[in-house]
Amino acid sequence: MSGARARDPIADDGDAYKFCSTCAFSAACLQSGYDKTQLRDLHVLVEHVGPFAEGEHLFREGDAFNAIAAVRGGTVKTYVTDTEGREQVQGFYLPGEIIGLSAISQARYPCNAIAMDPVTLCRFSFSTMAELATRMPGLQQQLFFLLSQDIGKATLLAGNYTADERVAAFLISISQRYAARGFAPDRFRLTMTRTDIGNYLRLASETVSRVFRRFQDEGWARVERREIELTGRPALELLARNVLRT
Amino acid sequence: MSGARARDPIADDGDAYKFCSTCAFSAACLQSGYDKTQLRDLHVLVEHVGPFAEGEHLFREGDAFNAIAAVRGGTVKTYVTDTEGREQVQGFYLPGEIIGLSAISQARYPCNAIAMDPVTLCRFSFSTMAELATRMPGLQQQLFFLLSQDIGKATLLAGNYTADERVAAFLISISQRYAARGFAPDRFRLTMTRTDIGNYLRLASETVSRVFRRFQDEGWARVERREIELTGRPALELLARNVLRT
DNA sequence: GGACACAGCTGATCCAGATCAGGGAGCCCG
DNA sequence: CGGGCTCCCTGATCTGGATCAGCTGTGTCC
Repeated sequence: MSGARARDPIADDGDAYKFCSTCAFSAACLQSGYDKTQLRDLHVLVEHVGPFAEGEHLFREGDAFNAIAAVRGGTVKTYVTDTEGREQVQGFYLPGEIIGLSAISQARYPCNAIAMDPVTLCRFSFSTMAELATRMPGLQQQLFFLLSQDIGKATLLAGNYTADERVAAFLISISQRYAARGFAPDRFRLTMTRTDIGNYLRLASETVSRVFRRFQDEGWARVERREIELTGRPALELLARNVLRT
Repeated sequence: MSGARARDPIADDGDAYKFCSTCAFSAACLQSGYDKTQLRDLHVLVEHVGPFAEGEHLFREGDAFNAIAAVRGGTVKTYVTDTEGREQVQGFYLPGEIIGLSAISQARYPCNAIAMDPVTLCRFSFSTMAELATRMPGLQQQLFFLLSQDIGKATLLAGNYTADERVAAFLISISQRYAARGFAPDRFRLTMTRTDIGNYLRLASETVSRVFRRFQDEGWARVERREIELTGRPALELLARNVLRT
C-alpha cells in the first residue's frame, strides 16, 4: 500500500503519551528524563482541529495570534496580498510542519493561511506552551530550534537564482520534506496550482510550466499535471544546491 | 551635537543593572518583577568584545555556534558565497540589533559576518541565556520575540519587487531602525558600498546607482557618495509600502 | 607630486523571464 | 450529454534590469 500512502500523506495518530510520529514536536517528546506528568501536560494542551475544506482559511492576516499549529494532514499555503492585489505565497506546509511562528512578535498573524486540500491540525496554545517550556528545557530548545529553522528557510528564497534553480529547489525540498516524514520521496502529487508555485518562487506560472517541460525533456522528472516523479535526482540536486545550500 | 551623533551612532554604555539603552534586550530588563539577583545573572553573562576592525570577520560559515551578540557600535554585514563565488548579502546589523539567531537550529553559523567599520559587540552565551530564560519568562518571551521578528524580516526581501521598491525600502528601513534607537532618521551615512547594497537587494550595483540618481532627480533624497539625506519621505514610504508591509 | 586601486557613475547592448494571446484537456453541474 | 469552468501548455513579443565598457573622482602609499 505504499503507493496509496505516497498519494495521500497523513500523519498517524498519536496517543496519550506519544505524539503523532511525523510531528515536529515529537523530538521534544523523545527526549528522556521527563516523567509522565510533564508529558501529559504537553499533551493536554494539544487540540485536534479540522478538517478544514479545500479553500477554507485557517486564519487571516491581522487575526489575533494565540496558537501555533502542526499540520496533521493536507497542505497549507500562507500568503499575503500586495497593494495591487497580487498574491505573494510565503510558504507551503506539509504534514508534521508548524504554522504560525512568525506571528509571535506581532501578536497577530502577518499572513493568511488557506487549506489546499482537506486539512487537519494539532493546535497548541502558544502562551501555555511557552509557560510549559520554562519547566521543560527540551521543549524550550525545540521551540528555539523551530523558530531559528524558519529564519533559515525564509532566507533561502530571498536569494538571486534562475528559474531552473528555483523550480529544482522547490521539487527537491518537497521531496526531502516528505522523505523526512517517511513518505515516498520520488513520487508525489503536488496539491497546488502552477500559479501558486509561481507566486511562491516569484516566477510567472508560464515559466513554471516551461521549466517542468525542460526538466522532463532532460529526463530529470516525469510531470503529468500535478503528478511528479523524480527520475534524475542528482541533476536536480545540483541545480538546487545554491538555493538549498547543501 | 546631534549632528555628530547622527554620523557615528554608538550605543551608550550600560552599567551593572541597566543594559545599553539601544540594546534589543533592554526590553527584557525593563520588565518589572525581577529581583536584582536575576538581573545580575543576566548581566553576568554579557561579554563586551571588540573592537573589530573594518573588514575583520566576527565569525565564518561553519564555525561552531555558542553565542549570540548585540551590536553595540558599527555595522555588521552577514553574507554567504554561492558555488560560483558570488556573494549574497543576507543582512546588515545596526547598533542594538542581534546577530546569530539563525545559527541556533544548526549549532553552526550558516553565514559569514564581517565588520563594515569598527564594531563592538555584547556577546551572550546562548546556552546560558536559554537556561536563564527558563527562570525568567520575560527573557524567554524576548527571545521568542526576536526570533519570530527575524522570520518576518527574512520574508520581506523574498518578495517580488521592482528596483525602485527595493531601494526605497532599504533607505526607509535603515532610517526607521536608526530612529528606533534614537539617532537622526533623515540624515545618515551608509557604511556599505553600492555593490554590498546591490548584493543585499539582489540588484546590480549599477542599478543601485541609477535608482539613487532617479530618487535625487525626483527630489526624494540627496545622495552624495555615502551621505544620504531623505528629503521626500512620503514618496519613498509609498514605494516601500509593499516591501515593508506598513 | 605621481601612480595606483577602488568606488561610483553613466551609456550601450543583451537576455531571462514577464506578459500577451490562444488553444486544449480534464472536471463539475444542470 | 453539452456547456462552462479552471488549469495547464505553448508560441510570440516585450522589457526591467544585468552585463559590458569606459570614465571620473577620491583616497592612499611611495
